[in-house]
Amino acid sequence: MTDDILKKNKLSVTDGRKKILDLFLARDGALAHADIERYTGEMFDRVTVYRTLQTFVEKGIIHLIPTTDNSILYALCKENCEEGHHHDNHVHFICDVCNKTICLDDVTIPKVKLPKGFTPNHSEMMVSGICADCK
Amino acid sequence: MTDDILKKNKLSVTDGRKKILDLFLARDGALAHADIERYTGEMFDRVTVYRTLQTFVEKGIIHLIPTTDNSILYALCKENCEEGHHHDNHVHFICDVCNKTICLDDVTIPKVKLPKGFTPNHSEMMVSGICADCK
DNA sequence: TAAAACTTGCAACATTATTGCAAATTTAGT
DNA sequence: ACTAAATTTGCAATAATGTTGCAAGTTTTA
Ligand SMILES: [Mn+2]
Ligand SMILES: [Mn+2]
Ligand SMILES: [Zn+2]
Ligand SMILES: [Zn+2]
Repeated sequence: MTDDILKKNKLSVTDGRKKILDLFLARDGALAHADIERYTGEMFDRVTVYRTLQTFVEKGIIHLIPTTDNSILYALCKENCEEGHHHDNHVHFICDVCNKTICLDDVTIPKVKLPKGFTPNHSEMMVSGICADCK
Repeated sequence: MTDDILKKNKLSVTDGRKKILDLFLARDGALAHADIERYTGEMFDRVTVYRTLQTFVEKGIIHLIPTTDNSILYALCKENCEEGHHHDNHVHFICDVCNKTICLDDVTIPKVKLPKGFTPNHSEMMVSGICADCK
């Protein structure tokens, strides 16, 4: 499974990449760099984790999720993102109770009417509140 | 002007707070911590800038703007935000050309229909593209 | 199987942010 | 205006987070 994804993206199949990709496949929510370090323990160097995440983002395997608290989160791309070009335009939900961040893949970010002169290119939207598990 | 704002918020009127508040009043766009350090030069300690920004956010004088690149931006609250409770629910625009971030105070963040079980509390929305000045 | 290509870990460094505490400043009370 | 109390500031130390070059190790290609 993980091997296929890596091969499909023309990446060498290494222990680090397999393990980190596994983590994403096993989770429904998003992961922070710190989460990955926690789960992989002493298995890999910090730098390897940084570089692996960066590679995955570039390849369109995972996408970045902006947060209100200046931390970076990553989640699997379920849409067909490609090298250097992401298509994720769904809303992200942050639960105030369990603190999980979830991709709402079926909730598309609505278009807004901008003031005269502004041309939109890309949008991000985050909604916080109480998730289905915590309600 | 700045003195009034500070007094209204029950804050001591100090050089640092006046200077930093001035910066925000003179700008239409948002400011990063680094911008403030640049403009104030050697005038104040880094720590003072951090604490001042934090205080302003708590008092509802400025609000945080989330970004896609893991940097923190701040902008003046134009709506009537209060201590510990912000009301800013406008869209933020990031220009891909001049790199300025602007509060679109008149563009309200639209409501989205969430999946069953999700209760919304707060929303954030960022749109990037080309701003009116750069078009 | 060997060479080429790529990935990893290490060490060093850079940047950004937080905390405790004493000195300085501002505010409040007389 | 003067003083005491309250608040804010700067400094130093520490922590957290992220980046880079390079040699050694691993994976891929042929
Ligand atoms: Mn997502
Ligand atoms: Mn704003
Ligand atoms: Zn939850
Ligand atoms: Zn612009």
